[in-house]
Amino acid sequence: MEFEPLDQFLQRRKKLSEIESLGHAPYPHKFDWTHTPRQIAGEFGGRTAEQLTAEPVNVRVAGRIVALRPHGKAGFAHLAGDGGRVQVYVRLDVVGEQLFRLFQLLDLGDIIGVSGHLFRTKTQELTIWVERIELLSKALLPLPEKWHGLTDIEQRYRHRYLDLIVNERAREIFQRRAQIIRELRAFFDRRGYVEAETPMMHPILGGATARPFVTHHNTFDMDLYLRIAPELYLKRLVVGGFDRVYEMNRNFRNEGIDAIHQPEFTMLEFYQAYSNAADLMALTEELLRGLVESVCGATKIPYGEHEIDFSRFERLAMREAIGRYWPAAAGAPPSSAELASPGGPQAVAERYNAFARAHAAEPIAGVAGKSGGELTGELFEAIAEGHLQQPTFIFDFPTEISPLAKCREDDPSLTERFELFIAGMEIANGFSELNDPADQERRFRAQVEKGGVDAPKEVDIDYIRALSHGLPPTAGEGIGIDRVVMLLTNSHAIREVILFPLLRAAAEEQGAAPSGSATEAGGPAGASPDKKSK
RNA sequence: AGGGGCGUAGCUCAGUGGUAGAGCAGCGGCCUUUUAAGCCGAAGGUCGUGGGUUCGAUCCCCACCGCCCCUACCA
Repeated sequence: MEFEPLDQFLQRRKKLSEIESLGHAPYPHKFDWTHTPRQIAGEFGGRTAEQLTAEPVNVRVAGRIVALRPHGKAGFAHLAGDGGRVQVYVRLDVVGEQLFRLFQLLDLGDIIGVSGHLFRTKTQELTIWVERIELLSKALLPLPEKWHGLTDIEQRYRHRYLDLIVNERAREIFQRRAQIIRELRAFFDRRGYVEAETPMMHPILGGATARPFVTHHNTFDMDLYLRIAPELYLKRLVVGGFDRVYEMNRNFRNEGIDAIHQPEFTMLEFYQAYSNAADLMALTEELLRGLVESVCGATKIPYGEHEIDFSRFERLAMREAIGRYWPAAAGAPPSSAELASPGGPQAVAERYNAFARAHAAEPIAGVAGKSGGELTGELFEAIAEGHLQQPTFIFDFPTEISPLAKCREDDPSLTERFELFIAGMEIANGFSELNDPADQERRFRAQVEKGGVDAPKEVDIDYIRALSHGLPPTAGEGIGIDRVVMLLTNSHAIREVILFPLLRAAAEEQGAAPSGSATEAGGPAGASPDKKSK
C-alpha cells in the first residue's frame, strides 16, 4: 500500500533502502535508553555548561524527530517523547562518515535513538552531543506543517495520531483525561467501593430513556442492545450484597451528535446502600471539589467566558429555578406553589409559550397532552438550565419524569432526585433508588404503555424479581465523564475530549493519505447523562 | 431536520469568468552552535464530485458528498 503524497512517500522509502544498504536494520527491535526527552530537561535542566564539562553526563535517548536543521557537515534536531523534547547536535567529525550519512538520510517524523553527553550551546540550550545515532523507525509520510500544525478539525479527528504528535494541547487534554479517571477510581476505591463490569450487550433495554444501537449474536440467534445505561445491573449487585459499587465505562445512545453529545460516551455510575439523594449531593460536592483541586491545582477554574467556582455548590428546587430564571418579558414569575397546584404547570407553560411566540423563542410543544410533571421538567429546561453556570444542584424532580427514583415521603408528586449543572451542562444525575418492586413494576408498565420511539418496549421482569429479593435503601448517581473532562480542560466540544469521536465514514480511495480519505468506520457511539436516569 | 459558512499543492492559506500563487514540507546545490536556521535552483494541482450557463468555469447556477457553526428534535 502506498499513500499520498506519493512523491514524498517514495522518496522516504528510497532513503530507507539506502539506510539498509549502509548496514542498518530498518526496523530494529530494541533501543536501550536511559532517559526520555522530557526527563533530560527535568533532571539536568539546572546544570550549567561548566558543570556539564566538569562532570560529563552520558545519556541514551529515543524519540521522534520534530525539527531538523542540517548545516552541511553538522546539524541540529529536536526529539520529542514522553511529552517533552530535547535538542541533539550531530557533527561529521564526531560521528564519522557512515553515521553522518545516516543522519543526512533522516526526515522529519523519523524515530531515532542517540547516545552522547549533554552540553549547552551558544544560546545555552541543553543539548545532546551525539556520538552514536540509530534509526529506530522510518516515517514514510511527512508530518503536518511545522508552524501552523494540523488545524483542520476533521483531519485532527480522522488522524488523531497526527494531532497528538503536532498539537501539544491535544496531548495535554488526553493526559489530563487519564489523570481524572485515575483520581475518580482512587476516590471510590478509598471508600470501599467495588468496581464492577456489567454487560454492555443487553437483551432488554433499561436504566435510561434513549434510542439504542441493536446488534446480533449469531450462536444464540439473538438481538441485543448496546447498553444505554448500566443502572439496572449495578442495582442487582447491590441486591447481591455489594453495598458500594461503581462502574466507569461506555454507554451507547443512537441519537444526535452535537457539542455535548457523542453516541459513545463514558459514564461513571455508583451506588451506595443505606444512603439517600442528599448523601450523594454531599459526596458529589466533595468528589468534584477534590478532583478540581488535584487536577487543576485550584478551586476556581476558567471555562470560556466564565470562571467556575467549585468551592460552593448551590442547591435549588426545580420549581424555584423556573421562577428565578423566568424571563422578565413574560410577566410575573410563577411561584413554586402555582407550579405545585393541579393544572398549575399547564397554565405556566401557556404563559411561557405566549412569551416565546412573541420573542422568537421555541414554545413548549403539546402542552395539553402532557402531565404537570413533564411540563415542569420542560419549563426548567427551556428557562433555567442554560443559566446554571456555577455548580448548582437542582432537586425535587417530578415523579413522572423519574421512573427509577423514590418519591419524597411527604409529596408523591416529587422524587428524591437531583441533577448537577455546571456551565449550563448536565453533569450528574442521582437519586434515592426506588426499591419497592410493586411500585417499580407499575412505573415500568406505564412507560411501556405510553410508548414512543425511546420508550422501553418490555418490562425487565428479572429486575423486578431482583427488587423482590430486597434492595436496601440505596442511592445511586451517574456522572458524565466526558463533560467533566471538558470542564477541567476548558474544552467546549465533547469530541475534543474523546480520542476518536464518531465521524461519517469517508469513502475509501486507493492511495488515500493523511489528507483524509481513509475509512474510519467507527462503531456505534454515544454521550451524556440522561434526563430520566443516570 | 432547517439556516449559515467552508472545501484550491502533503500542510497552512491567497486568488481570478480567459484552466492558478505564497510560506512550510519534499527534491538538487552551498553551509560545523542552529532553533519558524539561512542563501541559490528546480519541481509539485482533474481548484471536493457531477451536471448546467458561457466562445471559455476553479470562479456564476443546480444537485450531491464531507466538515464546521447556529437553531430545533431525539433527551
